[in-house]
Amino acid sequence: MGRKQTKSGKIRLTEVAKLAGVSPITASRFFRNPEALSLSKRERVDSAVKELGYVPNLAARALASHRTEVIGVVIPSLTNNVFADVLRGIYDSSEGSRYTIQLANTRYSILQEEKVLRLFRAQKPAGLIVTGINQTAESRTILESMNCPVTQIMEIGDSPVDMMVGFSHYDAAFAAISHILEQGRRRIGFLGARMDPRVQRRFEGYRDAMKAAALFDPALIVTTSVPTTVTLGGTLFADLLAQTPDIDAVFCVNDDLALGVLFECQRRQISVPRDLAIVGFNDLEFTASAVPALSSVRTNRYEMGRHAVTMVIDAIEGRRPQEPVIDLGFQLMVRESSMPSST
Amino acid sequence: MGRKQTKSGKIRLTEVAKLAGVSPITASRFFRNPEALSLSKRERVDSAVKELGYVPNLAARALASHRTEVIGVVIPSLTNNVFADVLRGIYDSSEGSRYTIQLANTRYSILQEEKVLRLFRAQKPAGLIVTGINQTAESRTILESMNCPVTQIMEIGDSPVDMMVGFSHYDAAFAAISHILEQGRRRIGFLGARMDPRVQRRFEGYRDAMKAAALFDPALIVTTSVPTTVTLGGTLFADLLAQTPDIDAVFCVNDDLALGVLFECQRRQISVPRDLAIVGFNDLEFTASAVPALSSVRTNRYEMGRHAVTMVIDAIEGRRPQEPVIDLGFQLMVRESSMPSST
DNA sequence: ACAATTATTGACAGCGCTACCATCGGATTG
DNA sequence: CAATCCGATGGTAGCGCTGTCAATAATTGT
Repeated sequence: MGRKQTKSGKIRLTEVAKLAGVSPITASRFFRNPEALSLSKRERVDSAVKELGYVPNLAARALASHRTEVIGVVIPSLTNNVFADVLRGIYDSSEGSRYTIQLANTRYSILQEEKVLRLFRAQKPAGLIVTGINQTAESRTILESMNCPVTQIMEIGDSPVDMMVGFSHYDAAFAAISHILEQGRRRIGFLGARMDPRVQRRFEGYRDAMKAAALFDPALIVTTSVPTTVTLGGTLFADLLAQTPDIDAVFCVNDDLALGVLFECQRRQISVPRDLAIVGFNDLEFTASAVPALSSVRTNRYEMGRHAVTMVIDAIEGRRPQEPVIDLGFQLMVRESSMPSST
Repeated sequence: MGRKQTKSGKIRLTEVAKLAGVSPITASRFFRNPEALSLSKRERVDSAVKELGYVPNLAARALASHRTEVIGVVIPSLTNNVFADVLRGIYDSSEGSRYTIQLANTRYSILQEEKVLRLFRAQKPAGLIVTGINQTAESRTILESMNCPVTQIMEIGDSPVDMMVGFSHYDAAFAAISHILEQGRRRIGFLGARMDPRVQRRFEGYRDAMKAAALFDPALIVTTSVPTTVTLGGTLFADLLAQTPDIDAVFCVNDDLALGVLFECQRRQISVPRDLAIVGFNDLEFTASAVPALSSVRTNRYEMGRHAVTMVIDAIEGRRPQEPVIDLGFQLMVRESSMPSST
């Protein structure tokens, strides 16, 4: 004999079907494809569901249909503010849809990324959102074999696995440096921490902009693989000053570093922007109220999250986008820290 | 006839069992309770699993066992840095375990909380982690009916649904105010934004500390229900100054507000700490490198996340903790912004 | 009016796993 | 040496749902 009888109180699809006077399969269709039902049956099933308080058993559904309603999201960090905004967009967009978000954190490790992708593959997600375009060959193979829509976020590039939404970190950094150059600054330092692929691209934008102006000088560059903190911004800036005392501007790969630089300037009585211009990246909220307000590059992170989910869901449901790659661009937010000094 | 034959490549538990020369049920036990197998069979199943690259079908497992291996996590915000740290702890601890984290965001709405709890109930999670102790009666009923371990995080209180890990926001704020009073400050302002229950408790700590010193004055208080930003800190501080110009200290319910106050002071040439002491809350990383460094109350958020997961998993697996309520405490981080002025 | 097409509906089997119980051999006991 | 117990293993019958295809009803075209 099998197991204990089903608890009498449990409501299954069969009960709903019975109450509605239809077959179980028709009741099932009510959830998956309501348009296929005649209006009368649809109403009967609907009220039966409500009357019984029926809740579908997702495990049974997944087992029978070989599908899940899970969208996997792979991000490199939970601490980085940047991803908080993206995630907010992702969760906001997924709410109200039938899909559930499953989050995985790689901590900036591509091996960890392979591992979580393998895990996701085993669970047959309905769709996937992954960060960046620098997957290992192995990861790419997994992604391509997944047989579900995939959106790469945060940046854009030439060979999407499937879809992409992001912006060009290279262009953004190039634009930031061009702006600083326009202010007449010539010795523009570069401060970078945790040089992940996107930060690397910002560096390339910096490098090329400086080279184009014939102002590139390795002595202007200080980077580290250590994760970003505000304090680190101060430290790196101190290193830069020791190495190259005649700098007149600093481009920081993110706003936390920029804030650290600002604090270090306050500590050393370096006047910003008179003695030093500062430009950050991401346009976190605090940049606007710092003293002086910090220039930064605004990136549309919340929208990125929203777009990513929308694209994936649309693709799952057969509405493939015309254009698989969306460039959300960036805006240079010029504030006091990189404007002509009023003094 | 039923459906298409199983894809020949698909590896099920049956295949593993066959290769290992055992019954499927024994192979199943290999995963759920390996100690129950004899050493020889255990090894045979183990190598069969590896040889075939078998991956369990979680949906089938959930359907057959009426259990999932999901731990639901309910938090009020994804943007708030505080939760980023907690989440990091949660994800770090869950990694390597068999459990999967399912995140839900309530955006500080108790109705949204009810909704996500109802959703979770339908999925029969193995355990649950929820933020705070101010659930609605309905939410509490759901939690109690869930029949799985529940840990409330972020604060502690008298009547846990099940388990708790957090600290007393009241005590923390009381201690912060006591410290400021010890510095000889008498007119201590209170700045609060998004007055969620925990922030409310911090207010009560402030209020009682001030009353105990016979220094409580409603004119010292400025609060708003708007979400916290650094900019808002400056705005609220401006309001406070307008309302009560003779303040000599400000307690901010979080570090973002405190940073905003600091910037506003820089803007108005108010010397910190000489003219004004500032104390924040949470001890975010930047407080230590601000100029002057900001005093704050350190809370052990990462550990909170780790503990919460550990407690839930232990309880799921029958190892109930002796003490269901863990107080992680707090540390007052006294820095320049609230020390005697050196000037 | 009748065949051909299209919308609705239902029957059946089975997705891959585990709960429940039965079994079986060997160790322990008196 | 029989009675008892225990640990290891297997057989059976589903868990609750949906894919496939067939059957029926409604609609259309000529």
